[in-house]
Amino acid sequence: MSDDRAENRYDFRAIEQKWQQIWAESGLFRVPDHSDRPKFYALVFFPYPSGAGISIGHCKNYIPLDVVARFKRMQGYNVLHPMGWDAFGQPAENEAIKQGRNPGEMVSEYAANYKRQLNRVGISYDWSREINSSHPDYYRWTQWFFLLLYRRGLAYRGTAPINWCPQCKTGLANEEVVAGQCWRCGTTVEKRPMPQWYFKITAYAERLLAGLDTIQWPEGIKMMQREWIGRSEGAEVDFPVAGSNDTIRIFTTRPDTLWGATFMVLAPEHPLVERLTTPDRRAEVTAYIQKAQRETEVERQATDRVKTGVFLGSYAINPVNNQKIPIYIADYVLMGYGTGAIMAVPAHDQRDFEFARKYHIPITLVYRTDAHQTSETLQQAIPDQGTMCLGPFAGAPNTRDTVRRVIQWLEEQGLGRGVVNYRLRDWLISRQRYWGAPIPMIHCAQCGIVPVPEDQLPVLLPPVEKYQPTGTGESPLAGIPEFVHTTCPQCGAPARRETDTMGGFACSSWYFLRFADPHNDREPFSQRAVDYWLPVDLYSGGAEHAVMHLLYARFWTKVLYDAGLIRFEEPFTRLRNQGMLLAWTPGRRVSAAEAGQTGDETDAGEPIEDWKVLKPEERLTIPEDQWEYRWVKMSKSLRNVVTPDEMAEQYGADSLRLYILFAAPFEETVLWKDAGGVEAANRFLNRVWRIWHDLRPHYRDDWRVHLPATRAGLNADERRLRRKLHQTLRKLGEDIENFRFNTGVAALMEFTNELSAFRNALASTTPTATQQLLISESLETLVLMMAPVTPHMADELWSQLGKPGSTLEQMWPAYEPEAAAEEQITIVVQVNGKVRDRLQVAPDTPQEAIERMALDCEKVRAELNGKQVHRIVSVPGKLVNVVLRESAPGLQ
RNA sequence: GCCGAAGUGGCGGAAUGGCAGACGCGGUGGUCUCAAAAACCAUUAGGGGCAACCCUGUGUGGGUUCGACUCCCACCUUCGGCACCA
Repeated sequence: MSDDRAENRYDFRAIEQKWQQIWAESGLFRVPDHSDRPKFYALVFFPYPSGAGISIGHCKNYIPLDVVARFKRMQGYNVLHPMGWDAFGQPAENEAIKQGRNPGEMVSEYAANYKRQLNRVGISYDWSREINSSHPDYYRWTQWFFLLLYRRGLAYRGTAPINWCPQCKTGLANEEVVAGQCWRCGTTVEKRPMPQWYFKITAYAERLLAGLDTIQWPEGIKMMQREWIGRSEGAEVDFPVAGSNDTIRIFTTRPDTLWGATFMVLAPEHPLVERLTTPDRRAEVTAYIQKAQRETEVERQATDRVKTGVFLGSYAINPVNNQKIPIYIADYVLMGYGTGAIMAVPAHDQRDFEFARKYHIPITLVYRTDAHQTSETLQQAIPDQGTMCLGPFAGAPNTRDTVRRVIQWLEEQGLGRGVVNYRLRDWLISRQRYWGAPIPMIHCAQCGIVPVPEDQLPVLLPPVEKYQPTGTGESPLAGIPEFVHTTCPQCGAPARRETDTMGGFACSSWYFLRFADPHNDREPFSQRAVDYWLPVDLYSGGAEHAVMHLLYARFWTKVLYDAGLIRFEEPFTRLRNQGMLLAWTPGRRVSAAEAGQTGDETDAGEPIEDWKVLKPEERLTIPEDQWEYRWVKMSKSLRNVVTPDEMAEQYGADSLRLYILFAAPFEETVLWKDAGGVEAANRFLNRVWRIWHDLRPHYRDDWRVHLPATRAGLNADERRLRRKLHQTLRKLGEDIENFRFNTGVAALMEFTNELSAFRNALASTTPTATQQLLISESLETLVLMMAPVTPHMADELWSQLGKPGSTLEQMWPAYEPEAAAEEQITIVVQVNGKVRDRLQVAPDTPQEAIERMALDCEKVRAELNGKQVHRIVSVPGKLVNVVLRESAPGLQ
């Protein structure tokens, strides 16, 4: 039936180019600020635009969200689907330094390339709302928010020792230290004291925890945030130091074991260490502190190493029994958690137990699991069993309730108080870097720290020749006199500007608000715009941002809520994480020694354990049978990137979109070996194209008027086609809604198969009037169903039906439940749980009739022989299970 | 070590207590063609049988149930996250 006329060829290149141009020229994706339609805000994590451009890995997130955005728009929502650039930060700066270029210029160029690529796959972003976090008209407001936090007492300067990366020559947040190493460059992190700006996120710990119960996020992400916040209930108790006025405050989750505290341990960095060290112990203590400082985080955090520590020479008094107990320092106690000091209860804490055994410190049992148990026979600590055997609570069980009673008792006695402690630490916002938003603060000799007045914002990043880190730990901005020298806004005296810039997470903590009102130059956003668009209804990105970005953004949102700027407390109502895309990558085994070397920076990829990606020259010199392939993430440095451009060129953007959706569930990791899947998608689209054009001559524009009258007269095949059509319409809609794109696409394929069979059955006969109406309904509905998924082809076919405009402006068709209903259902007949037969019945067949038919069918009768029916289990609409039992002996 | 997710044909995957393998890839056979490609049709978990059919089968071993890929217990493997948190 097909012919070779030009219009019958699926020329995806011409079609995609044509429609992308029409969409751009007509402003199809521009979203009105206000509308009578309900709003829907669909957002993807805004990317840092790198020179490598986007790979099909990025598409794994952007394409599905575009499908949802388009679908929602067809459902009648006013959809905000924006995109922008997370342009500040160390990667951009490092790249700029390497290339000797201006980072701003570079980022703009890279962003333009991203934009081109995203347009090439037909993503429906409203580019009129594009934002760039490194533009002054954006970071002006980032600075404005800094001042807001400062005014509310949530930005402060701290001087605690910070993580120092000697490679990046910059401080790192605790969150940015991965396994003791810089998360960017992998260099081992050192400690160095430096005055820093912090945001007091810990003040919001409880609300950040509580808010998690109100949002639709993956449970795994919520759990990670809960763990990160790390709430634990316990008590603070003061231990007086023997023969001194000093007291040591400790935090414990187990105040009920106070009676078993036989020593104390301070972190080596604890401020009291100096004073509590007796002269005879000083040499050893100093040596230990130095050793602990030299140790990397990695070494200190190894859980399985032998506990070490040093006695300070001083004693503390256990407040519950006035026992004199020795004070130690040990590196397993961390200054950053609790109070940096612990009471040690060897009988009930395994770490304390190991320490006590090693240094021959007495062990006192507070709980006993049997009456004869002694501390001498103890093999390991008893954390959560037994009955208390001393003190005023003797006889109490080892439970949370006992802990609570003891806390109450401590408060009554004035010995301690119940407290809630969090693992969460304040957010280090300072960066000693050039490429970030300058912190809008001024240091005045007279007035101290003074905020830059709002009307003087933005504090502009000065153009600069050299933005290499100074190496002294100060920002490159410190080397620019024109920037540093200013006058105090309060007293007018000469003053110095703060030279630290803000870390990138500041920019990304509010960008979702700016999209609502991106060009506002009087305020960060208008109340009206944010009230209409926010919160984000659907947010999607990689799970690697599970904690940091998503926690910081939630924190800012709560602060803005408290400041009365917005009316919601959680920024992202629904969150989804897309799976990774891994590429099958050739490499070679390397020796442990070679893998351990850092190597030169231009090396093809970081070593992954004992394996390295092949460099281009190695691909020529090493024979292929010695290549060892592995699945690794697509990245430019690994030389395994496949770009959407090349896929679009070869198979079409619609084919790529279809493939990404169909390959695997959204959350799953996809393994990329070759373009076979995209090719298959292209084949499917060709098939649709062909079938559709074969039937196109029978299309009647007036089918909606005439179809209802013919419904009663349809034959079985005709009803079958309609049924499949409306079932597909239903399933595809549900699947897009629930992020089950792969089965949604499968449904489209099933319908296509059905339509193909219908076409084949027509053979060369002319369809009846009724059949023409059915064909018309199918052709038009199919185009609309494909619109969110393969928008270029859908718009082309739409125009070939003689209709104006874009499918995006059409309503998503409602399915007819009666048409989608099954006429016959299959009832499975089981005997003892094994399938023996199937019955075709009308859906409304009474249950008794079905059971009678089941018992009556030949297969069941054959099994019945010599047995009796014990029971019949019926599941309406699904199955009948006949449970047989051997006849009782003697009856046979 | 702890927490989480997952394990199904040759491959990607479908089915969340009720027909295991939808849909697609790959394979096989056929139609069309001088031939090939494309397309179309049929077939495709494994084993047995001429056949109708029968048996086995969702990482391994147990359990619950009329019935288990699905729920429970133990273990194995893979991936992700966290790691002395007092």
